[in-house]
Amino acid sequence: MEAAIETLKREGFAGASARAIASTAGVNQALVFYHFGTVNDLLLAALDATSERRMVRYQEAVANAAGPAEVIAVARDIYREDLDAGHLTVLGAVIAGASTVPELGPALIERIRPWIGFTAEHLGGMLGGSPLADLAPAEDAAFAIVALYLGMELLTSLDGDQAHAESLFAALERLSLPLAALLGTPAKQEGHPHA
Amino acid sequence: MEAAIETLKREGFAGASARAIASTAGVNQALVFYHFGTVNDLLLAALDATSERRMVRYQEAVANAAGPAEVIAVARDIYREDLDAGHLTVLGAVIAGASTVPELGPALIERIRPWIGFTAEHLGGMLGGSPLADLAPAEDAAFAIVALYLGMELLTSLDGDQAHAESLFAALERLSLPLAALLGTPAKQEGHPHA
DNA sequence: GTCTATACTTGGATAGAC
DNA sequence: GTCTATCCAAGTATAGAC
Repeated sequence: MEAAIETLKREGFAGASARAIASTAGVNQALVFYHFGTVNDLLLAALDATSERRMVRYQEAVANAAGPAEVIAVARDIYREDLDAGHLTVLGAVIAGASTVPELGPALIERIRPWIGFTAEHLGGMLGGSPLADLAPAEDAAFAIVALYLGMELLTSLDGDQAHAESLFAALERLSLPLAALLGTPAKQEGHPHA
Repeated sequence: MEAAIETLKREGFAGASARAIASTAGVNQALVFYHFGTVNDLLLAALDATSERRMVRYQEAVANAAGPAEVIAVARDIYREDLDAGHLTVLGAVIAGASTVPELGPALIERIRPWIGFTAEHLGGMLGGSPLADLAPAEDAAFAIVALYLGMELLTSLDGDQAHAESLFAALERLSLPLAALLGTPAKQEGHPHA
């Protein structure tokens, strides 16, 4: 599984053949099928492994962040970490691969769902009773954020250029202060307590 | 090229082989190589064709929209149109494919750049002298929007489920009113005219 | 320009020895 | 569990007839 991650990062989905992965691992190609049945299953197992590691990391990082400014800083740091660790690369590669191997689709949405859930949960906590909560449900915002992360990773992987992403995070940091003000003040709540 | 678009929409990148495309077109497989040299070049040509059509459509649609609310409505309508026309599908498929065929990467960024430029241009017009313009440059926002579109398309294509995207657009429409207020009122400009 | 035929390559997958 | 050997399918690409 480590070799699969390594190969996905280095060669992308197309390069992640049973032969290539086995060669990275220094073992024989047939072992892939002995242990995992198919290459796709190995790829999904590898994705699960890195996802789990990253989820733990995300949770501890977000737990220590209070308010939009810190959360955005955490998001940026973690995005960088993800790129280094190759987690986003692996995810992007497999999602990209899913467009070429449709069987992967359903397996992948199951693996992305927790990330949307995780994001929605923390957004929900932040938006709390703020006026934004009614306008923009946490689930929608979470979907958008996950889609944004994914789109950024794919665009960034096309050129090697990370300037766009960094510049975007810088802009978000600048936005975090007025945003904090907006969230901090529950603002003219007209007090209509709907369920 | 029509057959290539059709095949990409129906079968994804993996299914878009010279054989499959030729079969869709009702011609012989060898013609792909006679006319386009390689399959990738055909795919890029097809992408160019649909991109050009869509760009014309985007421009005329956005030209008639004034203010955030209308622009968001236009964005939603056009997103739906794109899904129908398959333009986003084709783009998503080829981008996904690029992760498996690295030679496509540079060719693709050249083809995406105009879309970021187009988006930035119109955002620039809208943000104008608003207080947001300093905090969030149009280029960053444009990059984010394009990434978001792409990510949405890829996530949506994993399941067949468009509910997320529709729900997100609905939320954005609700947000467009306060946003319009924010943009309309140049707001407490402390009047520090920096270059 | 379009076809048939075919060479070549790569990768998934299995059988069977060890 | 790991290896060698091998089969088979699918795809790119080219040669050459028409």
